[in-house]
Amino acid sequence: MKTTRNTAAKTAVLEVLEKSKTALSHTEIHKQLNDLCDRVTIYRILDRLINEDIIHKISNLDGTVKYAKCHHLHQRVHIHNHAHFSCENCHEITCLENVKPSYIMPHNYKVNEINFTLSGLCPNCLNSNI
Amino acid sequence: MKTTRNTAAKTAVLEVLEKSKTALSHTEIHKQLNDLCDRVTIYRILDRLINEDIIHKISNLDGTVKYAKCHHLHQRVHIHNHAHFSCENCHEITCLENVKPSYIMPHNYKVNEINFTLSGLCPNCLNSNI
DNA sequence: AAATTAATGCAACAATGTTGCGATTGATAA
DNA sequence: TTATCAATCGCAACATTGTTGCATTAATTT
Repeated sequence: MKTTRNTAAKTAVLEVLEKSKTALSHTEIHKQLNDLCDRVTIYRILDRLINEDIIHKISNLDGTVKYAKCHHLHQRVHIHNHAHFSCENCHEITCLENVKPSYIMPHNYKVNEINFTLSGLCPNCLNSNI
Repeated sequence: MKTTRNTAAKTAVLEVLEKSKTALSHTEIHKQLNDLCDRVTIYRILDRLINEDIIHKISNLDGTVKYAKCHHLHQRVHIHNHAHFSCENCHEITCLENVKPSYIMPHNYKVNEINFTLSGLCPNCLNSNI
């Protein structure tokens, strides 16, 4: 089994995601890192972090892809099956850690993973009534 | 207000989507149309059909984007807020017209649209136990 | 410190989606 | 039916996003 290494770039990517309250796209991470490393490197780091179950990938309704490190309090395992909120105004994506949908499936389907994204207006944008 | 026209290409795209039991990507539609029209035209037709509320766009967990015309029986309005199932084996996306999640939102969010995608194994692939 | 190999940078490529513009064609009125 | 006019189309060019191969660099182990 391949071992994974803690490189400067990986630490930096993780730190950026950790500091951010919202999910970030590859491009946004790249900009924040300010040419610390190559574009390709970031893609590979994100892949690794996903494999290691440290971050997760969110694909938005509009086709954009974002990454987030969820902030679970006192939880050992990183759970992906929570909801995400995508603001139509500011385009920020936030994890709604406590929103979990309940649903009834037809027979003969095996569900492994769920992706539940809600879009509309986030509290910030709702208040500044656009 | 702009009026919309029924062109040969638009009719063909809609027919392809209507016949398909699963959601299709731009590329899949393009192939099925067999160079009836340009790649760009299909993008524009899909945009129009979405605006006209005839089809809808589904973005998958893996980042792929698909389009579907849902088959609502005896329903006047096209409702997008149902679930989609994405098979990890055959990669087909189907609409689960009757699966609607229930959930509780925190205050101060205004939800306009929801996207609920489940992934795992569809009945076909589950039976042929891979 | 040396060895091992994961990770990186670079270049090149592939896939997907967008834009501008002149040509075409569907819908409407004459 | 024909003329009109804007919606739509095709083409070319471009932008963005993501992938791959390979030589080089650097993190970890001994």
